[in-house]
Amino acid sequence: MAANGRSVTLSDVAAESGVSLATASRVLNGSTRVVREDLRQKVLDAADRLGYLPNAQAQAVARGYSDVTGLIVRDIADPYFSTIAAGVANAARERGLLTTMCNTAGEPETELAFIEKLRNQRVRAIILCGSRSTDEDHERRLTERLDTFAAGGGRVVAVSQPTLPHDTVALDNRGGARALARALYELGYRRPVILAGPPTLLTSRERRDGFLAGWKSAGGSRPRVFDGEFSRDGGYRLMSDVAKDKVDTDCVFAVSDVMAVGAMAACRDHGIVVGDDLGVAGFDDIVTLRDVTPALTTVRLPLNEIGRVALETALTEPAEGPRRRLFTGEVILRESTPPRR
Amino acid sequence: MAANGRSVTLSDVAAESGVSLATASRVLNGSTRVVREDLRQKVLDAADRLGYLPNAQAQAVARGYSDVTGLIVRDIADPYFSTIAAGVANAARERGLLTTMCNTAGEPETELAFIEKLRNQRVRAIILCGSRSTDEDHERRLTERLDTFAAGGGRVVAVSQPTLPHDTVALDNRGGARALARALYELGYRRPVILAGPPTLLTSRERRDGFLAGWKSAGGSRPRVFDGEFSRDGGYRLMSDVAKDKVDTDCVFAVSDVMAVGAMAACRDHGIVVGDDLGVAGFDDIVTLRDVTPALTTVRLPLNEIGRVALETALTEPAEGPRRRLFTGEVILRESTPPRR
DNA sequence: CTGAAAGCGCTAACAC
DNA sequence: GTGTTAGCGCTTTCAG
Repeated sequence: MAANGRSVTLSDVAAESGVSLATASRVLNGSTRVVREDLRQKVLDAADRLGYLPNAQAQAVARGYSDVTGLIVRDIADPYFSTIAAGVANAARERGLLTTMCNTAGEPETELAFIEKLRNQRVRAIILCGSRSTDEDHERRLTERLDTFAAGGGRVVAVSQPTLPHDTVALDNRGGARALARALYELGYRRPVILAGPPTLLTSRERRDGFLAGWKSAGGSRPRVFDGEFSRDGGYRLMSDVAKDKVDTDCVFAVSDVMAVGAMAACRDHGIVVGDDLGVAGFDDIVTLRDVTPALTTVRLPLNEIGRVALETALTEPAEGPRRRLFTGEVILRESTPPRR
Repeated sequence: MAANGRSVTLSDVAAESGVSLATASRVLNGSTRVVREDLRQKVLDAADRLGYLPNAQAQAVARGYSDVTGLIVRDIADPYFSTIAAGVANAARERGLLTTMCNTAGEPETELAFIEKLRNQRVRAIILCGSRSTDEDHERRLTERLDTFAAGGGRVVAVSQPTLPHDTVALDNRGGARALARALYELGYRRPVILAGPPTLLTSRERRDGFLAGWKSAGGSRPRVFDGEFSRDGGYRLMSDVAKDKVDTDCVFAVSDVMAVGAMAACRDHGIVVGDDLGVAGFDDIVTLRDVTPALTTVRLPLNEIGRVALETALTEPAEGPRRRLFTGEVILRESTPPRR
């Protein structure tokens, strides 16, 4: 059982079972070639006795491809990403792939560095999960690296906006926000305020713009928009500002559930009763946040499924041009936005 | 720029720059040997011109070790695990390591299979994150595989109970629960009920037992224990049972925040006002759950830090015997358990 | 069906 | 300093 440091190699198995390296390789690692039954057994026995375990790295070098796929996310601790990651990881496991997780912490440089690393590893595919930005320079450099990776035979799938020339699992942020706006209008709300993330973040922009468009089409007048951080604390701060400035509003749309929860906390701290005094809505329908009170109105995105589809897309044959798969959101009305009389 | 499929290799760079393979290797991949400046430049230029990127797999084969580490968790979508994972991933990145994420979905067989896969990959270390269980058979097989991995020079760190003969980042579940019990007693609660996970789950058991011990030492009479699933829905169902059975209680300790949130939802559905009618406490202090209302009393565990320390431990020189690092929890009293008059 | 041998891309002695 | 060469562990022609 490999008591010493050096681990058991294929030659060890070949020697032990008295066959050639080639034969041992054929029986142990699914080759199409058929090996006579008795030799086959011998090899299997020897492998078992010695505790042989193939060296995946060496196999990858020899074969020219690996069974690893890379997943790049901004923050795995954020439920949005961790839910998608779960979808990716489970789908990968079912297909016998390993998933390398890269946490960029939102730093563009780190993102680029990770792509490089994954390229080093010769991963089969890279799943890039996270909003595209309006930073043209970064997007260009990103595209460059991804292209090189793809040119080398790697597959790329983006989960976000279809701005990259690669397969994309796109989320209909705009449409979801538009529907939400109309639903709120129908409920009787008339003076909404939008709590958005930084304008450079495409996801936030799309949701904001979708809401504006929906609101307009419903007949409302243009809502005020507050820009801040795309996080719980960002939502808290923006809502505090709204409260302190005594902004005249009857409902708040935070562009993510996480921000919405921050906003609700700010409401509590300012004596505003969510539901009664003010409607609050979010986006994503994060599972862990379904139990906040009052229950949050939101737009549901099938995040787990999205992760799974991203991985599956990465594994299917590359198409002529980039593929686009669109996931639309479903408006979920809950107690945080009761009908307004 | 590697327009064709085959990617640029070190020999290509050597040829292009007119030096030997060895020299190219020396300048491109941090060797201690020094190369004359002009050659150095030539190689660097050629590498850049060709778009050379070292093949990490080949390097790993030649060097005998890789820059990858494996992280095994039960469910990356669970905030408990994703927070630890973030700590691991960030620490790994800072050290130039890649993290392979393995999601077991709670299946023991899958866990074993992943260890095998990570061994295949010759990862430097395996971080096993998740409660040990009382399933002796599984624990034995697990130990066996981990031992083999360690015997081959791999490092193992467990984040959980120190039941494995490897380095362990242990969490003081018992102590935290004990302190929580005493704190609740001090607040005036007298008839607690425990909502626990399956008895086979060590984490749940320790928290339950710790609470029982703390309660006893405080002078209370033995609380009733309800066993169920270690999840949000498990908490919901157990609390529903408690409500339906009209169990005589003034506070509930759910062995995790996630379960506690489920329990709070059940309370709402049964017209029980958390705080006023019933105290509720959890464990973990999950960040995303800090904004539930009423704010949840809990025991804070520095999950992100725990992940970071686990990775760092994996990277330090192996010690003579297994190391133990203990993280204690801090009782955080919030509105879900107001003082009982 | 089997085995010898030539790679895969890279590192590390070892000589010069 | 630099180059030659023998590996690392495995796959896959190519003869037989």
